[in-house]
Amino acid sequence: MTSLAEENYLKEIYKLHEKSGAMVSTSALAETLQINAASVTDFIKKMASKKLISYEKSKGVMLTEHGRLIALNIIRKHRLWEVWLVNNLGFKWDEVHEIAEQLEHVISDELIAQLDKHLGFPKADPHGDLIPDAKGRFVKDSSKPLLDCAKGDKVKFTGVAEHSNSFLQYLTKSNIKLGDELLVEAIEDFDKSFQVKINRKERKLLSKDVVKNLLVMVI
Amino acid sequence: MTSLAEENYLKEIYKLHEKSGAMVSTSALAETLQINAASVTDFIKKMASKKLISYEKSKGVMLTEHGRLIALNIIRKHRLWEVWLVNNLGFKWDEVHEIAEQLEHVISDELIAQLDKHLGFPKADPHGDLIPDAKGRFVKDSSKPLLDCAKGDKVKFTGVAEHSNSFLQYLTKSNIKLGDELLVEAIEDFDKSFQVKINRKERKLLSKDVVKNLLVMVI
DNA sequence: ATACATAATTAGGCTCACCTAATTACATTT
DNA sequence: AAATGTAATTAGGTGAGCCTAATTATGTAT
Repeated sequence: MTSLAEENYLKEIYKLHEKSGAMVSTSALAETLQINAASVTDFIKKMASKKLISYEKSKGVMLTEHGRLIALNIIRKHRLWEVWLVNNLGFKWDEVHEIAEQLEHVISDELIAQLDKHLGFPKADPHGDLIPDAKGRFVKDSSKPLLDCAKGDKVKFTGVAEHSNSFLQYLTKSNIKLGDELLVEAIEDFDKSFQVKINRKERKLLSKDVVKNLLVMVI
Repeated sequence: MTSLAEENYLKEIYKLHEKSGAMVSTSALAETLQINAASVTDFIKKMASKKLISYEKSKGVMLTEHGRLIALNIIRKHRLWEVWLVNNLGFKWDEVHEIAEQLEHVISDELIAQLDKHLGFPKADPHGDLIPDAKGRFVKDSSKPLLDCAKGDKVKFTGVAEHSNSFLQYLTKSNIKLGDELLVEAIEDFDKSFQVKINRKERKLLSKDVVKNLLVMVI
């Protein structure tokens, strides 16, 4: 039904819309998909005629409800596979993305149902990203960037807003893991760097670039 | 490097060659791949120019050593995934083929190495087909069709020569499983049907069509 | 309001992996 | 050796998903 290319377009449109909250531009899509903008224009016209997206010429695209459900299903599969790769096969959280990008396109509802069960119906992937259920529903997300916290706040590290390998590897190197407790001991007003205490033991200085990408939940 | 189509051609050429021992004809390939013979002729020419196969016009194709290694790698991946689907996800042996046909094309040597390890380095898939190692080597196969056995032989059921769902389901229904012990109690000369005792308990009559597709090892 | 920069679209073309219809090669039988 | 049936190949064509180059739209600065 839905081609590989269509699945990738839908997924990226979903993600870009999540970030910006607005319509997704041709150039933004072209950039993330690494495809020429002219080709993107071409392709989104075809997707619009299939009612996967709505397209306003020169303004951008949005997912239809139908397209949104397909996108969420791809994202669900991607995240379930990432959980499996990390929890069962021993991969690190910075090693699973490309493999999951391939596995997410395998078609079998039964497979995904069994995988989900096998993994114990996880609610989040190894980066803390929530996993939608088979109908595209998420559990409520009450996390926010650590940057938005105040001195004295005690929080739990639950996800990342930036998925680059360099950021993930920085966190690994710094021994900061999902689930860690963070206590905001001080915030430097000048550069918004945070001094935090991790798991009531180690003290660390985190730059603004770091704290804005750490998602946390108040304990 | 190798496209999805090329991988499928290589795999089927390998399998057809295993069956016949001879060069693989255009029409045989067209039949198993469900692709028009003219398209096959076209494609195998391209594959020959890439040195994946050797092609003699109007005579058929054979794998080069290079093509054979790629084919064996696909088969390796297919069979490892089947083991996982049955042993870890709870699928039946007649439910895994189509899913493994998709999973076999996922590209990541590291993934396959980890999967192999996770599964405990299995030597055979759920149908008893041997799994080549990462270098394309098989362990020695000493199985033969039950049809070639004589009255009084005591053997272990180790594989099937026919992979159709109807045959697999027949065996399941008849409660004949891989690893079962079979004792040949009688052979009807007229129709080559076998009377066997299964696991020293149940007695069963198996038609020639069945016994020629049951692969066994003498105990 | 005009000029300019940037974004988006149109037009035309390419490759991959398939197709159908027509032709040629091969193996058998007569 | 000729005729016949089947298998294989050639020729020409298609759609999907991409490309470049040229053109048009849009938003911002003057």
